[in-house]
Amino acid sequence: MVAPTTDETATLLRAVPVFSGLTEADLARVAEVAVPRYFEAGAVVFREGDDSDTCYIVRTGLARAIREHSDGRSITLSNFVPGELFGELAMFDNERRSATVDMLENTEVVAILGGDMRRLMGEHPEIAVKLISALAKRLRATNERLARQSFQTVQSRVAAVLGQLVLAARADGAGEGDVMITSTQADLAQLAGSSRESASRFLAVLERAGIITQGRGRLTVHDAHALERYVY
Amino acid sequence: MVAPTTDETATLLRAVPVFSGLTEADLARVAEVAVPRYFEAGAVVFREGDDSDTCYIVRTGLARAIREHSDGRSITLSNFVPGELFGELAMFDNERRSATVDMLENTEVVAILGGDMRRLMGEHPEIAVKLISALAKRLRATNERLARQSFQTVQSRVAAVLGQLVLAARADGAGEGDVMITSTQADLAQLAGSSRESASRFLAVLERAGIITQGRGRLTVHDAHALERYVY
DNA sequence: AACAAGCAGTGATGATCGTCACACTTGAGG
DNA sequence: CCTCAAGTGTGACGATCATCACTGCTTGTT
Repeated sequence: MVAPTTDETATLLRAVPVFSGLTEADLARVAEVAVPRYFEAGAVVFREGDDSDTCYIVRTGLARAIREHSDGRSITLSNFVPGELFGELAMFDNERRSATVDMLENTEVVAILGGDMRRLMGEHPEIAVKLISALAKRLRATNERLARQSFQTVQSRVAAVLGQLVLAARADGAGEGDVMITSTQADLAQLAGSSRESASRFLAVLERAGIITQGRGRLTVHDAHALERYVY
Repeated sequence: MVAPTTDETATLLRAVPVFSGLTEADLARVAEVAVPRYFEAGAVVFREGDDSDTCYIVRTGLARAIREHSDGRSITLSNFVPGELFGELAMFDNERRSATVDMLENTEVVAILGGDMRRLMGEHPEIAVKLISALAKRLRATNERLARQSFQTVQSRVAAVLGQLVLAARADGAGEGDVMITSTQADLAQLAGSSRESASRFLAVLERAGIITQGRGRLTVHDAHALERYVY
């Protein structure tokens, strides 16, 4: 891994929806205030309750936002793949960090200070509009999640999570056939808001039904369509 | 109830955070595209899955966003009091309505068409910034809610809901002493994501502890601080 | 090769909570 | 004033799930 040049950063930024409306020159200006940073797998970017307002864009790797409970349990709020932005909430409402973000893989990001971002938004209203779209999408997803957590059983939630992961993998270039997902059972359980054991039991059911094959730290979905039968 | 004049509408809009940065003249222009509408208690403004993109501002009364499950259960995502904006998500991501909004009381709103709102945002970037703040706040609240739904017991969630309602009432002018909340047990249960019966049982505990007094369709909180002891 | 650490499978158990059922109360409308 | 719908209180029951407590299986490290 090598620190990117400003040019490389600009190229990355072009792929980020929030900045997609900018001209080359404007993009270059954004790149100037964007600081490349690197985190090892497992590293914590910020913690719930911290008082910072930097936002981050994933370059490579995988980041994750979690909420932890005092008894040690935790749930995953969302994962962030390359091109996605996180940590922007604290920039607009002056509150502390509402979640902890850590890295699931070795991850390169670029960081943009809150002040810089706010200035950019003032100069380029189209950034604000894009940001609204991004927030609207997140809010929808979270409402969806909340409804699931309230109405559906663990089985159904695990199946739904698998379905989402398949969609994400497909959007990311995976083909129509089998889709490999690199998550442990514990990761899946956290996404589904359940315990590792419960998830494990249901995954065994799916495996016996021939819908998935499990491996250590990974899992292959053979029949994504069949998953829907378990979502109700 | 009388249809408001454009002038009255402008006065209302001034109190809405999203429009608070505008000049009198700009506010008047917004008021021109804002259509006053009236809904009876129980009326539905739009339903999950609808394909509309109008947004609404509450003038008087109380609106509520809910998600319904096929088996008849439902949860309340949020309530909207006078001055608050709802229905704006569909304006930015071209998706269908993600929730149903109905009226808990006879409610007056002003409606702004999606196209008008987008145009206004283009002309007045400060609206976009305010909107981002509003969305950020909602997203935070929803994440909070999701964490509660995952980690906490019904007791704890009901207590938390009561706490929130007390805060809202205080912010709305209620004094330091007893706070009256006009919700049925069923309403509270929905906010807490639980069944009416479970909520009822725990409210009885709170009543025996002297922390609240219940009445039909209303409830008085005597000791808001004591509620915290039940949130863990 | 031995070992530790992380991941996965699974039984037993008990707590929580939704559901059903029904009685009781209250208040608004005819 | 009577009715009826809406709101509330409570018991019984069962399903779901988290938790605990293991065992066994990989993988990579010393």
